[in-house]
Amino acid sequence: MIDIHGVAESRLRADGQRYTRNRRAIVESLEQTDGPLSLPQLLQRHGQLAQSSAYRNLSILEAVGVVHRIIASDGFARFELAQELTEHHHHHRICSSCGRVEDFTLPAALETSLEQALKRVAARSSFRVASHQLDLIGLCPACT
Amino acid sequence: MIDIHGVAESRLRADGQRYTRNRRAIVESLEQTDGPLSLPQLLQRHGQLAQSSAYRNLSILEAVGVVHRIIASDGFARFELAQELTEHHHHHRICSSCGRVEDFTLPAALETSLEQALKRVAARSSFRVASHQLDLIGLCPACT
DNA sequence: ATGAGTGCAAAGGCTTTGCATTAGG
DNA sequence: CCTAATGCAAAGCCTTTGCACTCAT
Repeated sequence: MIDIHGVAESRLRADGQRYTRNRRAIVESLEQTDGPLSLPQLLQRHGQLAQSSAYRNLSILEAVGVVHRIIASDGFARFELAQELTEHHHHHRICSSCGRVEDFTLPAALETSLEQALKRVAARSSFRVASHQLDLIGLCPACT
Repeated sequence: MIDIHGVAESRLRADGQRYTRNRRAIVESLEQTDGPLSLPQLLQRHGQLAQSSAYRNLSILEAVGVVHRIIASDGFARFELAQELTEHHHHHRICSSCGRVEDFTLPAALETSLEQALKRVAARSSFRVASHQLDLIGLCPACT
């Protein structure tokens, strides 16, 4: 188990920044949810947090590699902890009706062969791969 | 080979709409490019086409299943022909620096096992899958 | 005291919408 | 003719930025 708050704090420090109450609260929210959060969802969990502070802190946390931002198919951003911190590589199931995003994982064997194939595809085109992203688009149980 | 324009026209007709010069021009541009186009890129190819008309036509073409809209990691929309019309299932390689998006395909065997695995994942969670989407994020040769 | 962090409000930038005009059938 | 389509301009909406105030060190 990784000490997420410890990592967050040291990475911010290394960048001349502080691990404030707001930032800790954001990280805690992301830590406690099993899928990425939209900004409204995040604000709901912290009535006193200003929208601009949330965006700003999320950008900073993203810059130091603690938070990962994804753009869902509805065009809005969702935020989650960097997978490197959660030690949990996963993908997203996106509801095209309500926009809800949840995590899921692939069987390890398939994930591995997928990664190898992607590496080959990238090499063939001299594209420098940083990461991959797999989304399932469809209807969640509630919207069916 | 599918008669893309024929399909586009009949689908629009079925919806009480016309296959106008603008719409045909948009479809032709998407047909002639090997990756999805952003709106500016599309307008560049049609100096006389109004931005609002482009968006409106793309939305309509999307609604009748001729065009597919993707939101890249830069948050901006890209448009491509529906894969059902091109008979060419593919994925996207996205440059995180310049935003360029290109197509690539997976080895058929891997694509198949991926699809089956996704079907299983979906079934387990009673999520109704419509499609999947796999992106490679990284740096294109020009931005390296 | 000094610079980072915060919150409010305003600005940005892509996308959508209102409305009068044009054109396809 | 009649309705869809077009283009211009204005509005929307998420996100970013400016600025003064607050807080931690």
